[in-house]
Amino acid sequence: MTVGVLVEIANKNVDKLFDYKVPRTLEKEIQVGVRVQVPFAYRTLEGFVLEIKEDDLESSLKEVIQVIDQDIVLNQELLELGKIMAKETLSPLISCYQVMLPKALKAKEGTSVTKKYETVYVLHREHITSLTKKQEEIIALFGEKESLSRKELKEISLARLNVLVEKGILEEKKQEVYRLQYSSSSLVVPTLTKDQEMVVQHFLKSDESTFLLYGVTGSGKTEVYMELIAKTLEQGKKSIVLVPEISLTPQMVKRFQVRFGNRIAAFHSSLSEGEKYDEWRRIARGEVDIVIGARSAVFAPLSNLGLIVVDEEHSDSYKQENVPRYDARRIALLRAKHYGGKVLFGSATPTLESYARARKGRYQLLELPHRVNGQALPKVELIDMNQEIKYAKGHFSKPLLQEIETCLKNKEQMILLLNRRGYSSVVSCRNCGHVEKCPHCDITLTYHKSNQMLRCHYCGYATSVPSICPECHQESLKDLGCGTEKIEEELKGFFPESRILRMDVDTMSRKGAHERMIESFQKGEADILLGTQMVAKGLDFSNVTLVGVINADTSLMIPDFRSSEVTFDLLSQVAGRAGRSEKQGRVYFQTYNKDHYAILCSKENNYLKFYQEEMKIRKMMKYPPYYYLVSCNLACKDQQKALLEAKKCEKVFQKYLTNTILLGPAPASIFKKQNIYRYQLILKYQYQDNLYEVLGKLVDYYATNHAVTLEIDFNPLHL
DNA sequence: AGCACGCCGACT
DNA sequence: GTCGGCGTGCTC
Repeated sequence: MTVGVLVEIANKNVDKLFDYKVPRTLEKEIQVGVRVQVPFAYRTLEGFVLEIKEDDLESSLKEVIQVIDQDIVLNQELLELGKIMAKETLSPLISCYQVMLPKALKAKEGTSVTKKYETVYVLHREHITSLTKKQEEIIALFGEKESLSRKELKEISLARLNVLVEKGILEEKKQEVYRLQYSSSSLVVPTLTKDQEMVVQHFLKSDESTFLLYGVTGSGKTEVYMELIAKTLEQGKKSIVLVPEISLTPQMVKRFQVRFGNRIAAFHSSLSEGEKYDEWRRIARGEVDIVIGARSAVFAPLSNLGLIVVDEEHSDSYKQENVPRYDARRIALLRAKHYGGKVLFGSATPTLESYARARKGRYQLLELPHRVNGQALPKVELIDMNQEIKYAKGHFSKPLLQEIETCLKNKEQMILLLNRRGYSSVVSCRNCGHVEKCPHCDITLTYHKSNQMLRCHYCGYATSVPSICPECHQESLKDLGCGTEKIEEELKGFFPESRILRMDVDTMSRKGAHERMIESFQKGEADILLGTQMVAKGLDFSNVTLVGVINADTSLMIPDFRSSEVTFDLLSQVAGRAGRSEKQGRVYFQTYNKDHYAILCSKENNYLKFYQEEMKIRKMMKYPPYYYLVSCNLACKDQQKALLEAKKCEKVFQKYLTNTILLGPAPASIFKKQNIYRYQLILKYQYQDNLYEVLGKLVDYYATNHAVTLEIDFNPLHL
């Protein structure tokens, strides 16, 4: 027997099958989709068996050392899916398989995540002869049961149990257990509103396979998801629910547990590797009908998939930023197609790509235009900071301060958003304007007040704040900072008695910090929730009546073609946090661009108008969804070489991609990171049939070049 | 990826 | 004359 093995090294040079002989003794353990250990050059590696050939090829082949798994790790569907992914993203096949699996099952030497075992005692009644009183008591504990775990017998000393084991009355066994226990709670089925019911009926009657649910914030999309999943279950089919990274998972999981009990599995970042492994096995064994999780949960080993829900489908987090640069939304479509299942994308601010497809009829559009509580969407006021800045205190305009005061007086809660996308705490020289940058990454260093340090957000480089300007040698370095810390300080000055919860990357560093903070705010332990992006998304607090955005427009300034969309999404989402129960919500955006359509449309909550305005620009500028984008980065330690290679690629593109618009080469937006320079070429095209062929050849070419790397990103999030 | 092999410069 | 630089190639 001979096997074709894909080894663990994620490099294009070894992105192919290597043949190994299987010793007779291992033949019965070999299956397509198990991991094996094999000799490779001068070392041993792990890899996946992808091919079995019954005939013995040349006997000069090396032999498989051992078979790692008893059960297959990747089934046929996932193996095929990986091949499609590898083709579509031009990534090494092994990287596609690795990303599908929890650490415990990745083919990678030195991963030691193991199953958890528990000691159980099996009772053999037939061996009972004479017993002491104490022994009878122990046997009585078993009742009708055949076995009890050590835990259940923890009152009994080990010595007593051992006596019974020796007599053959009890048998000691190791039994596999799961680390996480789900209680099967009483299952609550909520009643749907008319709107929700209509959407559900539309979905069920439709023959389409892909749907876009456009529902305003607070319209109850989750109830629709749950109802559709229940219907899918009735058909004997399984579901996956994708949610954006971290923040929303625990909340969502709780709601699903209440409805579906222990037939769900959840993947979130705070699970240990052991717990992830256990969840994965529960799914693979068919003990689970519903999987909830972030991006990689789209690979959950469920078969017979009836429905994949992608909640907040506009979220950045569905696109993986490193190799393999896959898009979970695309994977959802592929997997659903394989099983004849359906995909439901949901959002209050759909991506232009999805909404355009819905309008073209490629996706069926479903709408929830009203909030469940019958409340109007909160009224949004724009505060023109060009005018108000004269009267403002710090970063706060007079009207916003007044609203905060009223809100505090009424004992209601508020969310304040610091839109930090675009800029953050920067230390610059008042005299010459000098700004401290990272020597490795060429980006501005961020000032951290807590330890008085300057820090690089990319590589972590840290340095103290220089007392004199290194450029003009004046003593004039000034904190221009507008981080959450600064805002918190200002707020404390204005409202000393208010209780403020600050939520940003710094306060979120510890696991579970985010969840604890949300819980604390929910309980009313604070009046003000102040934070960056993360306070805008999906949170549902009934006592929040005021939402304030300190600087609505900083995200408009980021040099990216999606900056308007990002701004519109963020503002719409954060406005939706107000007035979620009986009390009417109020929202204030402080802005210097009160006439910008992204700001205006979010104020009016007019998605359609925003869509139309933005589409005009995308069309004019030849951006998605009118054109596809590919970003090609050439990275090298040597700046000259990086540029030279980028120019070589440009030549190739000019020659072969005759239907494609070519931009660059230009220094990438992160020009220097960890001492590596990057030049970027951008491809824009509508139809280019030899694209994969040409790019694939380049990838192969650069695979043999150790000094220069070519990084390709299809449909990149940022340019 | 990680290492051997091999071909050119500057050193005891 | 050698030591070591890193460009090139190979791993069943």
